[in-house]
Amino acid sequence: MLEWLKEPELHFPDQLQHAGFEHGVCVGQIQAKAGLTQSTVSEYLSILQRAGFIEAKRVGQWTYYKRNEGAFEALSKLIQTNL
Amino acid sequence: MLEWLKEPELHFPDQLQHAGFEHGVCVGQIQAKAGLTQSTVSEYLSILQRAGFIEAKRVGQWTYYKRNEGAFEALSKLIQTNL
DNA sequence: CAAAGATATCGACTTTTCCCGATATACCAA
DNA sequence: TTGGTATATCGGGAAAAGTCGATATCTTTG
Repeated sequence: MLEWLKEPELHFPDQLQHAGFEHGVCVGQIQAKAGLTQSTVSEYLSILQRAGFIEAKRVGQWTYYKRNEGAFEALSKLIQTNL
Repeated sequence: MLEWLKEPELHFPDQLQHAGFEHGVCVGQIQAKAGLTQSTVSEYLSILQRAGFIEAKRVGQWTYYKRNEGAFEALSKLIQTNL
């Protein structure tokens, strides 16, 4: 999922018609691609959010998730220096 | 454990008398510090080895483990570029 | 070769994680 | 306000990971 969110326009072409990708990708799109249930995907995304790897933005009835690149950079550096 | 192995002389002073740290730290030392059973520590170390994060060197009846810094560097870069 | 010490492997049990269906909540449209 | 759609939360069963004791393997020493 994290890799998908790196290039949303590439992996979620269906969303183009409805909305852009400024806010990220909505749960339903990710769920369809993942082949897991709605509840599983929703929970997974919320875990990633609490961990700081993605950010959520509610727009109407949809929740859009997008990557927080800073977190990946930080993790990469943490491994370099602390681990 | 991975952090301990970064500075063996600091975290395993007991080993100084017996042998140096050229080959790393032996299982018994790590086990004592970890507070887990011998079998658990042995299995854990072998998992880390298979994953490439540490290297094993058998010297007599002892097995010394030391970090493979390249693996950490590689992981760090993998997160930067691929993830 | 036998005994002793260090490490590795095996089988079982416990804890945690994964994933689901059911249900609740939030929002929109009529 | 009512029904429909999107997402979130909850409770439970299945799968995976963690940990242990018992035992096997390897090595040194007598």
